[in-house]
Amino acid sequence: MENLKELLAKAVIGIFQTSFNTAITSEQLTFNDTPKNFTGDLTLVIFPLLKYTKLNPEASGQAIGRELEQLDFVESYNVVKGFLNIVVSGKYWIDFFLGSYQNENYGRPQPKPTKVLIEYSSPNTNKPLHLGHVRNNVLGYAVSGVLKAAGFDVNTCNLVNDRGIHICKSMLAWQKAGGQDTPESTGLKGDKLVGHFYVEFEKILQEQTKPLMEAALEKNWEAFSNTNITPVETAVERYLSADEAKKDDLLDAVKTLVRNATPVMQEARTMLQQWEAGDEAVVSLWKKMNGWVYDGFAVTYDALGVSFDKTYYESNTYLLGKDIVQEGLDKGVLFKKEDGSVWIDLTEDGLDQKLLLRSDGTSVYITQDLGTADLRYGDFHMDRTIYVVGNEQEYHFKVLQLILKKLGKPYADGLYHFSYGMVDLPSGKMKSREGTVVDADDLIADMIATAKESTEALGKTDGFAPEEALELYQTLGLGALKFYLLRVDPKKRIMFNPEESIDLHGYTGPFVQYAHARIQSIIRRYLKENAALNAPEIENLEPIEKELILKIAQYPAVIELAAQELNPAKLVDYIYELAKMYNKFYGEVSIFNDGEAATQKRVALSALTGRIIKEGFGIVGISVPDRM
RNA sequence: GGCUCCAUAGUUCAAUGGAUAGAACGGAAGUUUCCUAAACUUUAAAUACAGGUUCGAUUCCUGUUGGAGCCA
Repeated sequence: MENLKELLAKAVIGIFQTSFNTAITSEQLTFNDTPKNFTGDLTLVIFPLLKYTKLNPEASGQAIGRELEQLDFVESYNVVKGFLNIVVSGKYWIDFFLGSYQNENYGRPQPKPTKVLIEYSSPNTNKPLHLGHVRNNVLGYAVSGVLKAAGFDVNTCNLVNDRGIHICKSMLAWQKAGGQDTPESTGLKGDKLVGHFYVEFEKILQEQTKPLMEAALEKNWEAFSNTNITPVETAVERYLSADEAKKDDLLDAVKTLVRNATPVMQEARTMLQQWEAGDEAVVSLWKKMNGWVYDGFAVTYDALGVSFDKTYYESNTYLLGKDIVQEGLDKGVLFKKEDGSVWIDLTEDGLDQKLLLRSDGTSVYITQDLGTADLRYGDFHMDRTIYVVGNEQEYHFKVLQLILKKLGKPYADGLYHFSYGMVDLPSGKMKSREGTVVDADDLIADMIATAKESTEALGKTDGFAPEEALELYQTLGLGALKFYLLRVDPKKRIMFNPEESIDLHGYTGPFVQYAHARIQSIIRRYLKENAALNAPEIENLEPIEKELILKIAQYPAVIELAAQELNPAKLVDYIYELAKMYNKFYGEVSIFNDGEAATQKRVALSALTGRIIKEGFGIVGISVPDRM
């Protein structure tokens, strides 16, 4: 069935043709949902059309309304200022409902030919996942779900940062601690164990930095006998001679150099070189420790319910991109400086010059990303690539896309940085050094524990089998967490208040889950006395029933909108509103005590609402229970 | 220093340039012989400041103030 707005738009275009002798397009028509305190189902905004009607707003609205009223699905109209409120006939809504109820694909648009690749998650293997990753994963999953629901051909991938100096730090600290600890021997989850040694490395580094720092500030260069002291010396001189205002920054610069001069950092760098040279012992330790991390990540991913069609590893991709740099040099897009380093000049685009290859021929981060982009295009031939990455990397992606464009890559225009905001805590930003990071596993466990506590306090699971109860607590805990993260516009930074996130009342996942459980309860009761849910015969609609149908009717447009704006919050918010409307309906009418016809109608309304809640939440990765 | 983003009830979030700025939590007052009260109903409470564009601005433009991020 054609949707109502299209139907009305067609009619209004016809009216302008015949009454005003003007050709207008549907883009010029603005239809809004009529606000509560006015009479109507849909509102046409008249103001933009005044130049064609050559009448005042009131008269224009009346003129269009009079014609619309002739249509069989329009019951009446009223004009308030420049707004034409249209009341659609009850019969239209009854037919609409029956059609949707019997259409198993209600809300699922036609497949679209566009191929989309979404990269998300992309963790480092030296640290366990934290709240920031949780937002990334939940958003990545939800965005891919929304695009799939809108009919796109979607694949997902993960790019694991499994190499580099940071991994060597964990490996080194593990060796220094005796090289015996394993997840089994310590009872720690693999990623936690490796993360622990990363922290241990930092401790050693700090211990070694402190005396060296003092030596540097006293210009005692003997302590730096085994390194090149010139940079440190320069930095110290600049620090000592600077004005007060700049001292802090310059001291940080000194500290960075001193940290790099410590023996333990030198060891880590040596280890990285050995890894790059394929040293057997180093590579095998690297494989072992990364294996632990992957086992640990798998547990967290599983709890979050996310998965990927393909996983890429930086250890396989970090050397890529150099060919592309050569290609760029040949095409004259890139240039070489005297020291042999390769650059791109982006000053025309309002940016500066960016380094792509160092003078020693090694890559920088963006070089790898160029290579990876090429690799993926070969694998997927996608029209669009969506990178789900935090907004602190906006500059990076701007540069990446510009370079690919200048290189004439066919996929450059399809790159999109899905840039989401940081997660703040009431205490401020999460900082690993200050220990204010919220661990993903702890967070999930807390949510489930709180769900359990509240549920048991209400006695809701009294008759449940233990495993059924456990499943419910997980459904509720994760539902609350995901809803909390998804209800906000992804572009905005989010304030994660632990107490609020765990709330099960109001604008939350469990609120919606509760509505779904009530619906299932209704259906269970109905099926005790009836063989199946049949299409009802509907004579008339109560106002609240019509309101619910109006809400249901918005579903397909919401899916399209959420996909178009890449904003799962639009869908999540809609499903909440639908559940809220259902609760109101549930409170206002009696489903089983108003006669057979009313029961059939209201059970059918409940069932369709339930289907949409389940499907809509499923799209963004939130499951709903049948009982709670 | 340069660039980018943000500012809405006490708090956390909404609002394709459209009507009397919506929710939720928290506050106040109610609803249970009947389908699940994790619910429902009523109520008080907000567009940082100053200009401009427009029939109409929370939304667009300029400046101010305050906050965040990136680049060196």
